[in-house]
Amino acid sequence: MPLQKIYKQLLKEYGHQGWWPLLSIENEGGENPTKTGSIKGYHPKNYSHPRTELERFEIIIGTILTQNTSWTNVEKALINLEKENLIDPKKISESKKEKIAELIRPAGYFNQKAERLILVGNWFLAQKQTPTREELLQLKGIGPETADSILLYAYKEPSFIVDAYTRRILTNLNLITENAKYDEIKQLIESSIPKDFKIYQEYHALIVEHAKRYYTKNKNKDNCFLKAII
DNA sequence: AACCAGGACGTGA
DNA sequence: TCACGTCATGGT
Repeated sequence: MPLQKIYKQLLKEYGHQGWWPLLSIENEGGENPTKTGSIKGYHPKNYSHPRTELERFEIIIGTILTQNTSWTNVEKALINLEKENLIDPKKISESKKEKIAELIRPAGYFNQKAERLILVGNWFLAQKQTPTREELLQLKGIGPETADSILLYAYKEPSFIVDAYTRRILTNLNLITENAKYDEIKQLIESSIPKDFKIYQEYHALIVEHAKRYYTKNKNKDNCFLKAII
C-alpha cells in the first residue's frame, strides 16, 4: 500500500507529467510550469501517443539515446536527426554509422548508440506487432530498463520501468534493500498498483521528477517528504 | 574541475 | 552470478 500512497502524493505534488516527450508537440506541457528541465514535447493527460509508427519509432530512438544521459542532450541529438529526416526506421537503417554518430554526438556514447540505432531501425521495419520483453532484450543495446521503456511508452504495455532513481527512492524509504535486483523491484511495484499503462507511465515520470529534486547530488534526500506519508 | 545524467555490454573471477 | 572497466557529451 505504501507504493499506492507514494503515487498519489507525487501526482498531487507535481501533476500529470505527459511523458514520453515528442518533437512534434510544441507546448502542451504549459500547464506544468514547475517541471524541471525542458518542458518541450510533453503532453499531460493526453495518452493518445504514439499516434503513428513514426512517433513510435521516435520514442524508441529516444529510449536508446537517453541511456545514462540527460534529456537535454538527447533533445539536441533528436533535433539533429530530425533535420535530416532520419527519425525514420528505413532511412536510419540505410544510413552510414559515421553519419548517425556525428548527428547524435551531443547525446554521448555516439559510436555505440549509432550502431544500435541502425540495428533497432532494421528490427522495427520487420516488427509487425507488439514485441515481447524477451524479444527486445535480445537486441544489442536494449537492456531491462530500455526494454520496459519501449513497452510502456512506445507500445502502451503495462511494464513498469525501474531506473536508478526508483532504486534510490525506494531504498531511502526502506521499501527495498540496496542490493535488490531489477526484476524484484519491478515485481514489487507491479503487484502494488493497478495494471494500467497510464498509471505506469505517470508513476515512472513522477519518480524521475521527484528524484531530480531530492535525490541528485547536492540535494538532501532527508528532505524527501515521502518518508512522512508512508 | 570533478562529478553525474531518464544504462548496457564485455570481461574475468 | 557479480564486480569492474568502458563508452562520451554537456551542465553544475
